[in-house]
Amino acid sequence: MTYETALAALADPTRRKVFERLKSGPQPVGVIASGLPVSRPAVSQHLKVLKEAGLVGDREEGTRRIYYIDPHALAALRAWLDQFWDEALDAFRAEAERKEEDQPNREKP
Amino acid sequence: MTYETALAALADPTRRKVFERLKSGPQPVGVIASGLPVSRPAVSQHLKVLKEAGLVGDREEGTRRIYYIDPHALAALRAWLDQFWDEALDAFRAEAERKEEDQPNREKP
DNA sequence: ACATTTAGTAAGTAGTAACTTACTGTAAGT
DNA sequence: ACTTACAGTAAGTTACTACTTACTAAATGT
Repeated sequence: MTYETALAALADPTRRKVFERLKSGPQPVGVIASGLPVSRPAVSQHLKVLKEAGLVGDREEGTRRIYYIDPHALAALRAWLDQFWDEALDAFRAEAERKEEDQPNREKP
Repeated sequence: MTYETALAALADPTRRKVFERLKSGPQPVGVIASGLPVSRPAVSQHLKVLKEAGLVGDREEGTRRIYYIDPHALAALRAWLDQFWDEALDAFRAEAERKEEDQPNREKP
């Protein structure tokens, strides 16, 4: 049930930028915010959403708060997508066969 | 560049339901709408978004319009996620090694 | 020809969400 | 003790988006 919130969290462009910044490793909020075109509180709010979605984790380090990518929700999202992919391909194959049965030789009737 | 719009399209719950209904095979708009708690025009609007995102395709069949899943955007989304996954895991490993260097024996100093 | 079915479009509304500034809190430095 | 640095929270605003009903268009059936 976690892939839904993960999808919603990653849908926003600037929140996705926040998330992608953590690919290079754990970072404090201020560093993440610098370089982004939004204010630091906005980044804090985005990080809160990402954390609730299970996409990031955080640890305190003095007055700083270090955020890092949490693979948990990312794995759930991948699992959902892979399953979807497989089922969709099955539907394609079934549909192709059905059409073949309906019109075996559609070029020269 | 297509995974962004795909993400945004799949973020909405009812739009995701519309999309998931097509897993069982191509369907006309009316059939998709029946069983969903929203009006048929709403489903049409969702299908428009899904189509612009490259997630579905459609063909005319008399007065009906048949929609089906288009694997194009789905593949792009999977590729992005997989790449992200790999890079994130690399970051985890690098971080784990860094911490090991900083504090080799943190239990018994 | 006309009615019916099917579906996209238009217009308007309500709820949400992303952002801002102002503030509060807490740990570290002097 | 006091200031400074860092970050989360509160409150308010704006913009967007998902939805509705009403209309339009086109293909099929009688």
